[in-house]
Amino acid sequence: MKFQAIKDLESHLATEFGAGSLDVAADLCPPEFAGDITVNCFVLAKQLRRAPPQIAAKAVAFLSGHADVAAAECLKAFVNVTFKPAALFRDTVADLGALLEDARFPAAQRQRVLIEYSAPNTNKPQHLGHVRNNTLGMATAAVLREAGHAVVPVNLINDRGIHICKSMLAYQRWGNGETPESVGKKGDHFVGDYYVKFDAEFRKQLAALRTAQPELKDKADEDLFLETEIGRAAQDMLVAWENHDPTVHNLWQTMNGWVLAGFEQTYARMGVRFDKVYLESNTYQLGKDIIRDGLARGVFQKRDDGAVFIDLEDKGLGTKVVLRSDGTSVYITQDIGTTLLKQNEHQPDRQIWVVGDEQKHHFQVLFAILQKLGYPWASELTHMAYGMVNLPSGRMKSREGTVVDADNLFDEMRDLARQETLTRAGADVPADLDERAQVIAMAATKFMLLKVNPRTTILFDPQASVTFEGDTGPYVLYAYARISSMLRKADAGALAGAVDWSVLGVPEEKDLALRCSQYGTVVRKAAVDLDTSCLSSYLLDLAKSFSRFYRACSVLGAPTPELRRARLELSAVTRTVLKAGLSALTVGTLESM
RNA sequence: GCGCCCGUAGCUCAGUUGGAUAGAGCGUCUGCCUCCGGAGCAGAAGGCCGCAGGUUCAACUCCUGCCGGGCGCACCA
Repeated sequence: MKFQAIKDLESHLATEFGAGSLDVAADLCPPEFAGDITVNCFVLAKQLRRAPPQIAAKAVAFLSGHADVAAAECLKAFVNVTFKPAALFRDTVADLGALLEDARFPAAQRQRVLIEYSAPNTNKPQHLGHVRNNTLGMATAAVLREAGHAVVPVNLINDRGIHICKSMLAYQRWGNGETPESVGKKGDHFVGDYYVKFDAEFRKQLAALRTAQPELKDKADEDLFLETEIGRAAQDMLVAWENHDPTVHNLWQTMNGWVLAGFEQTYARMGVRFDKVYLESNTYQLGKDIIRDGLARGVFQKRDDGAVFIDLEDKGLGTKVVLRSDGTSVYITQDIGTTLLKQNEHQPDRQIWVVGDEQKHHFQVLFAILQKLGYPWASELTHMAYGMVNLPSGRMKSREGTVVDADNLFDEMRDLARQETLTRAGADVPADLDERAQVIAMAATKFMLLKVNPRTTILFDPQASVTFEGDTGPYVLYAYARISSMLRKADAGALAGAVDWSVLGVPEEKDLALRCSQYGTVVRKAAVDLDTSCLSSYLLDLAKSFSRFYRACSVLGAPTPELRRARLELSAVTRTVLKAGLSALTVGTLESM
């Protein structure tokens, strides 16, 4: 939101210095200086090609005479502006519709954005790493939507391959016909147990093999996979699957069904939803025809052994095989195909993949290939890379059982939230206790992941991380619930009639209004940077501003009806902004907590 | 070997088109409930911003080198 006085300053300076259009940024004034906002003339100096003090002098002179300005003073090349209260509130919170609309890009800049995230394997349950992906993906999608884009969230489920066959084979051998229902276990966990069983047996056979043949000692585990009986059997099963063996396909359908039903529950809890879910079993053959076409056009080359590759030396990416010598497709071939499929089905202006940063190189290669193939949209593809989640003990490893399971984490957070709620509730236990606990738990979990920059490697300390105080989701929820509580207590007509903003003006009121007015700028920045952390920090700051205001200014007990009216309105605007911002992070709110 | 990312308070993290005296939370210490919800508020202590150069009126931010950590560089996905 831009202040009228700043808009006027823009045109004044543009005229004075003979510049074209000018963009004057007004930042919040740091607390140690007197002023509401500050204009940095160093930045303007570059736009206007004039000395900063010269610009500052002109700006101070102009602003001092402006009807909205109470005081303007210059320190170094910073012009600190204090507004008359009526103007400050008029240009910040008086027009709630404009405030919210400010988050949206102008119509001409709005795009259709396809975003793929989650992309789980159907051989084991999801852990904290997946939770970070899901959370980032859904929040990024929601932020883009809040910024005015049309968003198509999609999932690509990796439901075939050797890792799927591992759990299938283990189930075939040791399953005894049990089902998730018969043992009362969530489907993805049920299947995951067999994946672990397979691995245990493989390790056993591997050890036996190395004992029997000491010369294999230095070979990597992967290289000996087919040397073990169980590894061989899994590979045979994969071949059988690819040959549409009915028994294998039946088992595969059944077990994938169990896993996907389990994922559904986890997704539902997080609020994850997709417009379209792709299955790799349907897409893994895609891309081959594109390769053949590209081969004919000279984009790709064929080696003596029959393998097809592309030379990306000019982009510093080496060479990449895109079809094996036996003619089958590799991972990147599928990605070429699915990218084209998504492009054709949804016609997005832009595609985004939310995938861990260990695959950065893969996406550089993928995008380079698509560019060489000449697709005009190939320049509008983005890999939104994020860092991993580590534990104090190091990396999470499924094999070593050091993963933080998603469902368990959610359960623990919910139980803690319930306990906290009960402690605070005292005698009267809320009827919707479980629902509250669930919302608080998800707010805490998501905020924990969203408040840090996506590229950062997160350290998750189970002991320290499970908290609802300080910079947390529940803190923001608490501010929201307090405002809701006030609004409930106010009588029905409390928010009716015109607001006289000129009665406000203490620092806490001004700070809160100024903070609210930054909502749009922050959302647009988050959308441009594909970084939700600035929005998370903003909401924490906004909640903090409200808490200070709430402490310093009595709302319902304000000395005059006009003051009470204005403070209630300011609180209501804050509540709406909190709600909008939390919703843009896919975090739910509570009216009471 | 080459490439990318990271190194900021005891801990976890902000600070990214270079701008005022580098911030927040946790933890530690001190205050605040005759007052709208204490999941709160106010305050204190705590920093050679990995190290060394360079560019600039101005560097946590840009450039070079070094040290330390992570991740990549498959006819795996």
